[in-house]
Amino acid sequence: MTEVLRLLTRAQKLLRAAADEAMSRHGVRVGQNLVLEVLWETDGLTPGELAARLQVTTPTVVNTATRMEAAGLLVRRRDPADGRLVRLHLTPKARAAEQPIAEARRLLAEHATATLTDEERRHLHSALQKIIERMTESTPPTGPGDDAD
Amino acid sequence: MTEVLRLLTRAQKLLRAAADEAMSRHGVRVGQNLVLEVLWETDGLTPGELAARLQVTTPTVVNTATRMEAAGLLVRRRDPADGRLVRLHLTPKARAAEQPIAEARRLLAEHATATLTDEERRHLHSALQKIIERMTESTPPTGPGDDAD
DNA sequence: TCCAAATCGATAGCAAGCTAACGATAAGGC
DNA sequence: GCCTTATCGTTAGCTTGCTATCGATTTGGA
Repeated sequence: MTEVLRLLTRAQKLLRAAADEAMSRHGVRVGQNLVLEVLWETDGLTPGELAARLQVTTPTVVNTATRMEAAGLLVRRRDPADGRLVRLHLTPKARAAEQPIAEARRLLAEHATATLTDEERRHLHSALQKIIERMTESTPPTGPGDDAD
Repeated sequence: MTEVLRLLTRAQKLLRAAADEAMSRHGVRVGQNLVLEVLWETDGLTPGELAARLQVTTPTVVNTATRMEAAGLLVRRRDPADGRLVRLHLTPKARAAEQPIAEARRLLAEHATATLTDEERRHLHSALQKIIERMTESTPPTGPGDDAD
């Protein structure tokens, strides 16, 4: 029963490592790739907006943005209308990386699921969605022995 | 096509967060739980052996072991026969946590997959195994545009 | 109008993963 | 029998997550 959790962890770890290696070949780390994906579509978002879309906390985005700024992938601009806001804008360098990185991601996904039939892919997709729905919509059980030491 | 990867990442993240919360209630963090699982079965392993079983690097185990030592969950003992080796031994405190933590893990797995039928669970299991096999036994594609900046 | 409350990004510090480099100990070859 | 080499664990430093807290700015109420 708990075996499925282990497999899920292992698969995700292998995929993340492969993605990081592939992205690194284009000068982008795996976490930064997620930020890029959103900003390619909608440039000039704030860290908070980005965090909400990525389902990650704001500090995570702030730190990633700092590294990406150092790498020349984006710039921070203060919002002229609201001084609390910071807007993240991609540089030409980041835009140039869009096609190759998107392609790398597509190739990885294809490779990882190459031994699955279309039906197996659909089954996997729906099973994962059910788990996600379950975990987001109901609180996991507490269990009887709550001894926090 | 790349959607499956996103779902897999999201599901794993939700499960890991839920596991961390559940384990923390018993004074153990999610990473430490993995070390415990192995040592409950086979006490006195070296960091290297443990890393191999967990499919993690040795420094990861060393750092986790240091935190667990500080938390009073294990002790380091130099191997008398080979001075290079360090053996990790669980404390009574760690042994006392075995039942409740194993139960918490079982409950979490049950909860997460509660909305799946047995057949869906089998499908999920085999699909994940196929992906893992694929990722471990063949090198992912490089892609045409290898511009490392 | 001015001050309290809310909002937002940044910082500090932790967990858990990684690679690279270092130091100590064992083992083997000459 | 010594000295090179291999094998360990550890440390340093990175990425990517998290929570908690701080500082600055805006907003709203009195």
